[in-house]
Amino acid sequence: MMRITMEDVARHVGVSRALVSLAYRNRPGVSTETRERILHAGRELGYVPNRVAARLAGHGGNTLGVFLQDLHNDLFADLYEGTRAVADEAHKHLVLGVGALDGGRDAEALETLAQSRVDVVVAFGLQLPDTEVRTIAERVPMVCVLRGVADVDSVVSDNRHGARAATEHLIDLGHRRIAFLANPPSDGYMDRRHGYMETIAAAGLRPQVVQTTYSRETAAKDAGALLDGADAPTAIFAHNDQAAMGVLDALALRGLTPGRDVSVIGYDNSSLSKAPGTSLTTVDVDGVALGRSAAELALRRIEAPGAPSEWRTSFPTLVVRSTTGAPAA
Amino acid sequence: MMRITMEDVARHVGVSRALVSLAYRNRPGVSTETRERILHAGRELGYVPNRVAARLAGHGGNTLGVFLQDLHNDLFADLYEGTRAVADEAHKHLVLGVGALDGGRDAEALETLAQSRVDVVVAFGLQLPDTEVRTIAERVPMVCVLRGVADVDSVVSDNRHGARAATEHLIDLGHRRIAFLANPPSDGYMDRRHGYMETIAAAGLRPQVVQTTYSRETAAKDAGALLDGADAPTAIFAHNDQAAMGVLDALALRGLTPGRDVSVIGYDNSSLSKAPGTSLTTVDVDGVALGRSAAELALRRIEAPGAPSEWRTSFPTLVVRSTTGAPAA
DNA sequence: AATCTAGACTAGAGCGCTCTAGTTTGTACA
DNA sequence: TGTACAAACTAGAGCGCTCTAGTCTAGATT
Repeated sequence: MMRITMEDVARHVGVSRALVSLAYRNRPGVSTETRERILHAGRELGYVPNRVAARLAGHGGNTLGVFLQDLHNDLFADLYEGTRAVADEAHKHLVLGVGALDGGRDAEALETLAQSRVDVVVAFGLQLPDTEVRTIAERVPMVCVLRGVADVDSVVSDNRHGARAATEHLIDLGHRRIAFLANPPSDGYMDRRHGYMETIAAAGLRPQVVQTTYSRETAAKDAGALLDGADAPTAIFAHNDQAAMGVLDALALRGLTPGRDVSVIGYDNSSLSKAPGTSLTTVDVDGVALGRSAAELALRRIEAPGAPSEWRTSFPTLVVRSTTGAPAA
Repeated sequence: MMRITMEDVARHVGVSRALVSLAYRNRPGVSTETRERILHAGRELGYVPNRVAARLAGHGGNTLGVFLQDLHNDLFADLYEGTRAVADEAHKHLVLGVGALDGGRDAEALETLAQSRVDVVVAFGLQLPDTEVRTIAERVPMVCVLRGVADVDSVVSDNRHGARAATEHLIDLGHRRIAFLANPPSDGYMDRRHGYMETIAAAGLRPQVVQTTYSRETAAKDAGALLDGADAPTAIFAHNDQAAMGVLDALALRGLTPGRDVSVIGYDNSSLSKAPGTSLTTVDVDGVALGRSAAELALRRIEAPGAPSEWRTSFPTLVVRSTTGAPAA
């Protein structure tokens, strides 16, 4: 079956191919009447514009590539939502690429986006090393989100700020022994730890940092050791919600009530934290806003390809739920 | 800055454009030595193949479109994972389109995929009316997942089977008064209800169906009414996990313990059901397997465009966690 | 009446590839 | 020595569109 092309429509109406193109793209230079006739004929013939051909023939400037690190993570859905809203307003098309949890597909997905000739790539949560990111950014303009990369447009959330807000909240409630359940330092993300450390120091308190992993089980074990130890903390700030869940598990195991016996704060405001019977106090990163911001940078980059790179920082907010309260008397 | 094209690489090496094409696609007909020289020159010149041009020039047959109804729903991530695994093995490219929770973008996203000239569209969780789906399926081959459409390749999960398994589990535990918290009938999904009804009838029990919505709050209210009423059920089977959460809320409000005082089962095995302090017994749909199955149908459709449509049904399994147990004495 | 101009429309040159239908080359066989 | 044949390679015709640089009307301006 022969595909209907623009040529067919043009011939059918008795105009040139170029005019059909203008009509379909709603561009000026076509009389209203002719436009009607063209669109009508198109519908009649069952014409479907070929976007691939359009992309090849056009001069670009209207396609954003979007890289999503992990489809399982709700935060990326929010990020995407924000980016899409802005892209829609600007009438840009989106082309998606998806990574894998372990980061093993990042390079491949990015390569595909580059080969797809998108004008700029918005990358949510890349796990690639900085040097590799920079190499790719030389070929196709990039906006890195969550993970900032020097000399590359970036939109990040101020983790230090979030950690400070969480720690201050606990101090304000009257806690004096506040522990931080930290992420592995190998991942390079130290900001949450720093935020905790400086706030504790500023309050003249003693820091208590225990290193854990991303797994809920490990976090439960590490939190348990803390709780059973001498001088047990009255509040625990976990590096993310997953770890905070582990802390809650540890509390439950000991018959302790979160928010009353021990206060717990997580980080991310993931769907976990909103589950029933949990209602975790946490730090919210506002993915939609980050996504919007990233898209704006991307559009700017299309306008001005040579402009110096820009970093944007957004400030997360504390979401107080029921796992924090004044320390037990 | 001029883009480097295949032509440039060819000229640089002193061969024809066609040979460069073959070399880059790892096709036979190029001597090992020449291939090396071509790839080396390409690297040196900074050549990046243009996928858009390739798609236009090629005869197709290697691109799957994937439509994801909702990025926020974990199930779709699983479905995608399954499809991607199969597509990778078959060396097919994926082009993504994303809908919106309310279904308002389904048509648009599908249209984009059609215009992108994918060979077949794998649609996860379409909300479009059957007639519209069929119209689109005439233009581009489709595989519908979760939602089956007559005369269109479909992969569905047997909701009736799942509901039967859930209900039987409760009966086996000794429950006699088992209520079903049903979804609104307006959405057309009646299979879970049917599964419940027929199992209850087969056991000679009296069905008790209460209609609720998708919201957790409504479900809590409706479950509460059930629990407070005369002849309150000892077990409640909710049409999905979200609603089951509402049931748990209602129990908590009344000081009842799920699994001991009242048994609760959800449906979907969503991340909600695995949250701490919840551990909901539920029905697991195995999204990865569905995704694989859908991709296989898609590949088959590319091979044999004219073949009669095929429906595949997968059977969900019951995941017993801690919200179900023998009825209180 | 001659000139200008804006709007409507067209011709045709690409965009960067893949594919078909060759041509050339080296080697094996009779 | 001539014929056969596979492997290596090439020429050039598209794929379906967008864009540039026009042409051709009418009506407005002098």
